[in-house]
Amino acid sequence: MIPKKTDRRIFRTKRMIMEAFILLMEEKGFEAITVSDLTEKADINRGTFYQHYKDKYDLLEQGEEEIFEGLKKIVDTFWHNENYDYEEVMNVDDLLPLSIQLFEFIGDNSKFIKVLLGAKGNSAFQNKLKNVIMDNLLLRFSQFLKEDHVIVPPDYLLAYIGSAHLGLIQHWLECGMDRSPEDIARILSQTAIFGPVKVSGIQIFQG
Amino acid sequence: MIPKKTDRRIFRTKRMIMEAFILLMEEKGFEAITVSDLTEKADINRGTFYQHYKDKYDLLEQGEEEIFEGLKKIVDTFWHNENYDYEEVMNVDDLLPLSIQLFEFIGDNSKFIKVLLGAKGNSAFQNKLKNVIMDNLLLRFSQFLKEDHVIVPPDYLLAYIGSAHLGLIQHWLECGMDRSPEDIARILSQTAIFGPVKVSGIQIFQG
DNA sequence: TTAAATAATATACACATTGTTGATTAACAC
DNA sequence: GTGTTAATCAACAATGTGTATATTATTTAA
Repeated sequence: MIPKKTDRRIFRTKRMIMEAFILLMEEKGFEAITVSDLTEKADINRGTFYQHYKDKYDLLEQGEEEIFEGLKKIVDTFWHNENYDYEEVMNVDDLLPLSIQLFEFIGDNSKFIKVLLGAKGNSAFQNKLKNVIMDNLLLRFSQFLKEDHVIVPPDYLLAYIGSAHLGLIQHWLECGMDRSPEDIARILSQTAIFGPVKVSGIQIFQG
Repeated sequence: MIPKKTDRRIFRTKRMIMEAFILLMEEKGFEAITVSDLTEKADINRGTFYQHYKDKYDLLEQGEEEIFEGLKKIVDTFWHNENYDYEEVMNVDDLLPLSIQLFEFIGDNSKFIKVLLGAKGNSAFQNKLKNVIMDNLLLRFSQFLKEDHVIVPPDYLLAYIGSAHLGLIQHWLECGMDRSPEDIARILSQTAIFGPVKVSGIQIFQG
């Protein structure tokens, strides 16, 4: 996907711009960042920025693209290697390896993803990520929906789960990744299966 | 909270600015909006804008404040009028009236909230709203947590539920509020109690 | 109805940032 | 080593910002 950039100067420049971008995102958030801010902090000429990016939005998009391509690659590889014959039922634990791989990738790119998902982040990125999650859930689970057992509308359920997953990732990054990818994956599957109330240990009358 | 603004001109100006703001949020998102855009679309002099707002961020904050004050008022009033003696257990359905009232308020202010929660929205607002939800959940449910029954870390569970609620509101607004506040409240409580998997009707092996 | 108060306007200002250009210098790949 | 090209520097018009002042129009309250 990334054409061979033989020239080291380009790597160096782009890396320095990205580092400045992450620092400035933490400081003031995307909106407040100016190209002058970026080139000043990256210690490069302002004109150089425009040789690589159309504007700051282009910079953001190129960074996002790398993340989504990385996620897609993991998902595709996983399902390509899976030969399960899912019919009427499936075992949720079979998906744990995929979840773990995805959280490892997120951890590897945590600096960039964290600022985009943070309070001063970019809601377009959050939306895209949520949509990616929802698309994958829909693709893998829609076949198991038994219409006569559905209690809540599927689109609302999808929005519920997708947002919950996104929120968990946000919290994990916000906490400095204080748990292992395995723990996070387990939390998600347990909550999905047993439900928020039960996993909380709360005793509640069900009306 | 809002001091008496006797002069009709101020009301008129502020209303026109807010209408322009909502339109421009849909068009280009908060970041791309300029004060010149706002005053042009609102058909007022640019200098007039600065008599009411420090800058576009101030405009956003004043709008947000009204929303959060409205939500807080509903919550406070509800608990002030409640005399339940919650001890070891509680009935989730008792909270439905509160949820319904909150969704009605959100519906009444849907134009403004929708653009802030949308794809071109403001992630700071989304974060604030999520935190309000989480604070209220924590305040009302932490007493029912039985430590030895907790399966997932409370902070992660809170992030999970808070994000899920936010996501459901986003989806509801995105769908043009195609369901009643009662429906939305019921979806939330059902999913919390039975869990995403069970309410979906999906048949799954629990590993 | 009128007079005082004040909101809104028109206009101008210095300043910052943008995106582009052309000429020059420096680093790179082969 | 040499040709290629990335990075620098300086200058440019264009756009938006935030402020100030004088003037006009609207509103409130007497």
